Amino acid sequence: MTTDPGLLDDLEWRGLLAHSTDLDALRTALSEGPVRFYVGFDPTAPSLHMGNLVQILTARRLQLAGHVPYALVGGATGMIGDPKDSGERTLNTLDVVKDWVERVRTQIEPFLDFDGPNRATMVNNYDWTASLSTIDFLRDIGKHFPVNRMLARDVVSRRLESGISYTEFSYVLLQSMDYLNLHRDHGVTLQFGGSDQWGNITAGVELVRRADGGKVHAFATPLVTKADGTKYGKTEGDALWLDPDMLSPYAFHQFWLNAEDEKVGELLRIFTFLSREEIEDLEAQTAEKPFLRAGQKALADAVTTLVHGDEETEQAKAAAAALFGGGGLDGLSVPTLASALHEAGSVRLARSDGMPTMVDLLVETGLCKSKGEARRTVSEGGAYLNNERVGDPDHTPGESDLLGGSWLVVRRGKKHLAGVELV
RNA sequence: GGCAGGUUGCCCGAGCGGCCAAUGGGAGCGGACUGUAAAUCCGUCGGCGUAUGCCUACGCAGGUUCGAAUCCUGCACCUGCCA
Repeated sequence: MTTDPGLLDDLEWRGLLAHSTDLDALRTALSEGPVRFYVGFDPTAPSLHMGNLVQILTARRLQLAGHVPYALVGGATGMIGDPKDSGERTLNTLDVVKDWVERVRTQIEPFLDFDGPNRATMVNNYDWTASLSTIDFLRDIGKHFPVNRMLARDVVSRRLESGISYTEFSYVLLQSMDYLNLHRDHGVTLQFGGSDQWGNITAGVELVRRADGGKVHAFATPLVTKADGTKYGKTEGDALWLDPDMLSPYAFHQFWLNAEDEKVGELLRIFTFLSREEIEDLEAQTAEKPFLRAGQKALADAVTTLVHGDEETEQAKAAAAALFGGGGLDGLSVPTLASALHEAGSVRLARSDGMPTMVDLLVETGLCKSKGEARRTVSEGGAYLNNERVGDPDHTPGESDLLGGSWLVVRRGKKHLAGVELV
């Protein structure tokens, strides 16, 4: 198996190396043959999200370059929870963690190749942690962790005021132990993760050195933020989930389509496998004719295809074209309209219940959470029926408003659309 | 175990007996401007809905009072100092 000598330069160009141990040493190791590497995912939710996608795609890049992935799901670390600035986490039950581990596992698998000479392996740190005795843990692992150094770590020191449990304080030992175990049992010599994990990652590197005298490598990918520097991955008050049941492929596609001009290049480099030439060309197009949004479109199509596949991407595109296209709703055929609305999200209402009011429509479609919010939306001028602004909260559509005899297009603001089918 | 301080809406943070659904900031949402962008400006921001109404809410449970986020008691959790 030969490895791609351009890998590290490519990662660097894509901006994926936010922190690293000795890069020259890593470069040498990568050039000498396949390197076994690992990246971990803790089950903190039923689905992975945009931030995790950076790691998944980076793992794929390494595998495509000939290296050997070990994808770790944190069945054990997920039971503990790593310290975060916002405060102590609520512990999840074993059943919940086990369920989420399985979900996370199945989300990762499609991105990696489990056949061939550099096939990927899935591991779960619960397997080597659950049976470990406390005595062994404290003697073999704990002995290598000076508490004064642990207290000095950023995440910990920031939590000293507000408080941190021994449980979360100890998290770093578990994650470090993962690296040690994978190094011992599988010859893993590289770990990477998000930059928020850098402290945990370097602790693992150090544990391997202290415990076994091994010299291993690590790097961290950058935290992806919005143009103003604030945290990303949030859309409509929720995370950008990869699970289609938690965020529809249409909404996922829309998220990327709405990327800020300033960020398009960065996002293309991190989240797509487009070549350097293709990306630089798209960046140039975005700079020259930003209103065409060539970069955003390529980005949305590429990422949605990676996560949800060609078919879902085509449907999301078609729905967006139908609903946001300049043609107007009248020009759409009923099947096109119906499938577009289905993609964007739609509900069925029974004619026998009578014609719903504008407020009812906003609530029934989920565009507004309550009738109060719906009334507010109407009074703010943000309610539209079939692309016509509606100013009366009690406005009731007539038979002639039904597109194709049964459809209504309800819109809140500029971007939030849903369909209603009267049956 | 003792002493002191803290626990407010999505987040941060005022309020310290009635004028409190609760100042302010952030996030979110809507509008204007645009390109389904950014920035900016304006508005909005518990629920029912239109009644100078009701319900829910200021850690939890009680109490005092005509009336409590505000006072008292107990409990839980957090922080600091002492043991």
